[in-house]
Amino acid sequence: MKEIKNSSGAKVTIVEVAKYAGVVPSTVSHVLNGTAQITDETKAKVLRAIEALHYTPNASARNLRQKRTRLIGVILQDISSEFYAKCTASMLKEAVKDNYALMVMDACFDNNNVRAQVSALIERRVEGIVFVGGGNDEDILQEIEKYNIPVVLGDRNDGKHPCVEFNNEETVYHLICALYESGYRKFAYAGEPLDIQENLKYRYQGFVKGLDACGVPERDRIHVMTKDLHIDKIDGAYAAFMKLFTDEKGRPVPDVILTSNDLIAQGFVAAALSNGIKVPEELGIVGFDDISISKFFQPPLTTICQDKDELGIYCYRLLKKVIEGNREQEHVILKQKIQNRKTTRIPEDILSRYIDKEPGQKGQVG
Amino acid sequence: MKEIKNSSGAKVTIVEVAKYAGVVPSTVSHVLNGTAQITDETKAKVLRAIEALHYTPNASARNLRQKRTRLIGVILQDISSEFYAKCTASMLKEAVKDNYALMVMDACFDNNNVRAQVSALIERRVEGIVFVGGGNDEDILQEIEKYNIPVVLGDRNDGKHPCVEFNNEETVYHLICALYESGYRKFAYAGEPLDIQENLKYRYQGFVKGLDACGVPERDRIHVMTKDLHIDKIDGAYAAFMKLFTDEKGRPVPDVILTSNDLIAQGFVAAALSNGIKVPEELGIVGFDDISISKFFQPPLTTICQDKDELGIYCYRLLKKVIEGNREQEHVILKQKIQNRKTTRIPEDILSRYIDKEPGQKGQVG
DNA sequence: GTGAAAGCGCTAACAG
DNA sequence: CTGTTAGCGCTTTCAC
Repeated sequence: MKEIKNSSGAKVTIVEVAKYAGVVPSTVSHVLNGTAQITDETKAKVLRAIEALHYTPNASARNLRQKRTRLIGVILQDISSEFYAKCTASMLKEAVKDNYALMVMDACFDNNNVRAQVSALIERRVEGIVFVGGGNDEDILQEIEKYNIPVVLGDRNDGKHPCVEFNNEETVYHLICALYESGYRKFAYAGEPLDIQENLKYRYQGFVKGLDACGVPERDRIHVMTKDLHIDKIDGAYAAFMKLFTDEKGRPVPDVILTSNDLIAQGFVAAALSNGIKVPEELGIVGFDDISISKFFQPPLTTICQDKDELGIYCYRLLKKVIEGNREQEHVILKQKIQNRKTTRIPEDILSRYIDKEPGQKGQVG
Repeated sequence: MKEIKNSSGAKVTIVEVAKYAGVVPSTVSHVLNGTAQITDETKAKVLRAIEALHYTPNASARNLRQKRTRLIGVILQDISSEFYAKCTASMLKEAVKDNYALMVMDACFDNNNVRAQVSALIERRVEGIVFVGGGNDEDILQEIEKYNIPVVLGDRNDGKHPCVEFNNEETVYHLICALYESGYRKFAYAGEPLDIQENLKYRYQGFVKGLDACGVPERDRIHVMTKDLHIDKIDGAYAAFMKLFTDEKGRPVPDVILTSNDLIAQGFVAAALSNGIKVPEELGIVGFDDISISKFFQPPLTTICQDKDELGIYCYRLLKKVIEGNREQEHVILKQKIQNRKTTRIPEDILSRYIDKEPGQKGQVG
């Protein structure tokens, strides 16, 4: 850092403040930290000196001495997507209340980045790390164990760390049942490769479990997991749709497609419509996330809503709890909600049979 | 921070590493920093010790000593919106290449937050601060001057700091001309209050300048700047549309509405369509930003495209340059591009007369 | 209530 | 090429 100086060019540390105020450095420290009772008079002198000299404490020095940084690391997969962005926003808002700062890092779905980012965070002595999304990184998480740094997992669950997750499997299971009962018979699942995100596995499990429960034969199950749907989601989906889901006549093969992401769903819808396939009459499409434009999309997108703010808030609070010594394993489950809109035809009464009517309900499992 | 210890419970500093390796601390420091020539043999010993003890250097101690933090502060207005999120993503990606870390703060369009965030950044001795968006904060920027901390402004220009901005006024001016020539006669501008963001002023200036140039009379100019369009943009816009822009019969008053944001535009489009107003036949609507779903919106949204990645990259690079000593005032202008889609009717040949055909061209002004 | 002094972990001179 | 030493700015005993 450029050395911080006051207008007259002298560097200003706690020592100069003390001199200026006619006290000793530790007194300044005490008024700064409220760590001893100081006369109002002395306090005033010190405050005046701080003001006059534009003194700002040096966090590095303080951290070094106190062995605390009030820094929390956040590693997420793609900050440019609304899901992570909103989650980040709410963590930032929450952390500032406790005077914690966040160091946010974007892994871009690449665990090599994560490795480097974790090192950087440890060097800076973060007091804890939140991972939002991701997967396939047992080695990294294990490495962090060695440093005794608290970890919280968001939107995933490895069975080993405190975490905040959504009830993916259950929701998708219910959705499949509702779709089946609404008359859908041929089901497709479309998304990124499952190993990119831990939660994708649970969603897919719900998909399969639902189909099994409804007795859907293997020949009426399609699943597409491809990197094409990972990068450039909406464009990639638009481009890939016809090849993946229509027959030689350009007619849709499945009755309904479940996607792992609203953008993919929207790409599919746009591609279907522009190829003369009617949505939802000829093909149902379901998104995931319920990002803010999905309800204004034409037709409004049927999708699974996850509360991104809540995710962020709970991740932060849980980590804070762990940092502050509550080391018991904790597990927060946030409920998703099916937004039954116009890219599918599911009668409300059928849906309501499967869906818990309370939105945003939380479960706590010790 | 929790003190970092190795598995056997001893804290591990450079001193333990040195002992373990049978060298002296400064040697370890040298191999760590490449600041002296060390025998391969010694180096190997040190590296082995580091590995064995899980040593991670303490950034606070290093920062304190070196008077450098390799930390850059970023203050932006709303990280949950795609514009800022993408910009942040590209800054993060760029900074990591130079081994800088970013401390990102979300001001939520509130300068009181900015004040607190600036203090926090200064305490942590960031080497520079990027402000993306915002305005009305001369006092804050001036305060930062006192601390001698480099500042770069993104998507705005106060005439005093190095900055990266878009050619807002010019683009909007050209757009108005093209709209007029395409037959539009009654113009509306809709957005947040101008003082929330510096760039809004330039856009509005372009709006007025264009109308003046085309000889549009005052009675055919509508402008709505309201906080209603600021919070909950898309929902707020949807809710407010009929009241703001239609007459007692529910018919649109303006021929075309320019908005300050794609979400507002999409809210308007959705509201218009659901009230039986045809877009673009009866009403043209133009967005701003060209967020990723806008081209898949129905009808695809005519909007002004700003390259958010470039904004982030240039902000970071410019700040880096200033940090590294190049203190000359620099000013990067990024060109916007009009995406002529289906919520307006502008013949391509008319548009092309006004628009520089090279997209993403950069201007550098000394 | 206030002051003196030690030391957090590291780096940078400088001497050897 | 390696070792000794001082000190970055702050907090925190511990005396007074």
